[in-house]
Amino acid sequence: MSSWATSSIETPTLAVSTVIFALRPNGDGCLQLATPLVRRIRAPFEGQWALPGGPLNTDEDLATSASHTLRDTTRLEPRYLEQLYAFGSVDRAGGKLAERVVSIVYWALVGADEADRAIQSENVQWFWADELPTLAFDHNQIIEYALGRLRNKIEYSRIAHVFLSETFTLAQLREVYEAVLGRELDPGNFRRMVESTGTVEETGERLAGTRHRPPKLYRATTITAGETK
Amino acid sequence: MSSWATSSIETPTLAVSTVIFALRPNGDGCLQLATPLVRRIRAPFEGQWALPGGPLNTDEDLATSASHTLRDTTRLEPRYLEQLYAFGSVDRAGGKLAERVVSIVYWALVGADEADRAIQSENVQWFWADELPTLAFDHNQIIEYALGRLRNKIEYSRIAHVFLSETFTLAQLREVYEAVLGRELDPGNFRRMVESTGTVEETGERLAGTRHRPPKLYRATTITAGETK
DNA sequence: GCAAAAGTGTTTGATATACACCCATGC
DNA sequence: GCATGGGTGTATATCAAACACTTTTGC
Repeated sequence: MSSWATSSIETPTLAVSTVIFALRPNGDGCLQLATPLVRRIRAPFEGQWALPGGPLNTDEDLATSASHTLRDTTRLEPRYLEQLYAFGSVDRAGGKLAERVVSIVYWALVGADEADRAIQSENVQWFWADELPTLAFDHNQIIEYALGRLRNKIEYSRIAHVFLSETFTLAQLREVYEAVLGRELDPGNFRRMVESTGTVEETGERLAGTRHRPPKLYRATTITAGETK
Repeated sequence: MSSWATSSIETPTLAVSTVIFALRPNGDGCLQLATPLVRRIRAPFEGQWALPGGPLNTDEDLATSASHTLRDTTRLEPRYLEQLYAFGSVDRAGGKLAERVVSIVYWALVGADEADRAIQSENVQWFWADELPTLAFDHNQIIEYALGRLRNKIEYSRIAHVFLSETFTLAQLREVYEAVLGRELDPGNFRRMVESTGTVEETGERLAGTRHRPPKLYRATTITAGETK
């Protein structure tokens, strides 16, 4: 029988970490997926980069904790936040001597425009998501897993626009898809795909100042109940 | 800054629960999804039915704990086991006085043939997954969520055959799909679908004893690396 | 022969892709 | 005018669903 016993003694420590993604312009002027990491200031893995996170407070919901982590690390608000997975192997904390930690990991998206406002410091820096150094704990695998989830989810949900500001052109939206998926998309087919899903609507305005035909501006349609996923 | 501090005091209790699914013949002779629940023998929710589970031992991996829960509850081995979600709302344990519990929930599938061997008792019973009473905590929502995951996953993965014994006919496999999805499938199209995915292979034998043309027996093909999902 | 399910073939419609082409603006 | 991306149209391939039809067994 399951015992379900005797108060909270001897249960592993519970932490919440967050994989944060933003799109930032790289050297070529293209957008590229970036993620902020923090440098560990204590053992184990002292000095190495790791996911932002911390222990779960007793009075905080899981998502709230992830959200606070995000704000504490980057001063940004998440535009999208979703639970990724709970990682809890006995040996993931490194040495056998180390305390057992179970991490519930969230992943978050922040706007490209806001990401510039994010703080950077000696101990907080942005890395390109596909060019990471060796990180503390199992954090390399966790970010890989989060990347997979993002790439999968962008194909069937309406999360892409959270990288953009309130109004955007279809070319900008396409650039987001291309940066996340890592391949080029046909502009014509992309337009049809987006229009058929009904996730965007025209604002009636156009973007001026380009050196070609001015593109229409769109906004995301408001989500109809039960369609967060 | 994230503090990541000071040992394991004041972190919520961590529990692992498991949603167990099996297919069992109902009154009409059709297969139907069933799940075993345990009766709570202490407050909160004393006397109500709940998911099997228990606190996480310090020396146990998460999936191992789920597996042990399953064996302790039903004496069955899981044919399939996957993490579902971590539930951790501050108020999910009922009263404000209750201790904070974060549950990492797994879902598991067991074979239809084995499910009969599962124990039942005063405090452990099987319920039809779509006719549950009001359960303890947020366990009704959790099972709903697990059902959605199962129904979604059966469409794009090869988990269906775990409900069956080693060899099976395509009609039996189709019956599994129909029971899980809750709708009838075209036998011809189903055959083509299964054959095109390459998840089954012929054994060369046929099932005798039916009162019609004897159907071929199949077995599941062995999984090629990296395709658990 | 007849019933019943196994198994095959064909048609149709929806959807994704490739790609040709026209449109509207800045220069 | 011309370059450049915005935006539209169209042909093709792929795949899922519907359904007619043939096959093989028990009775």
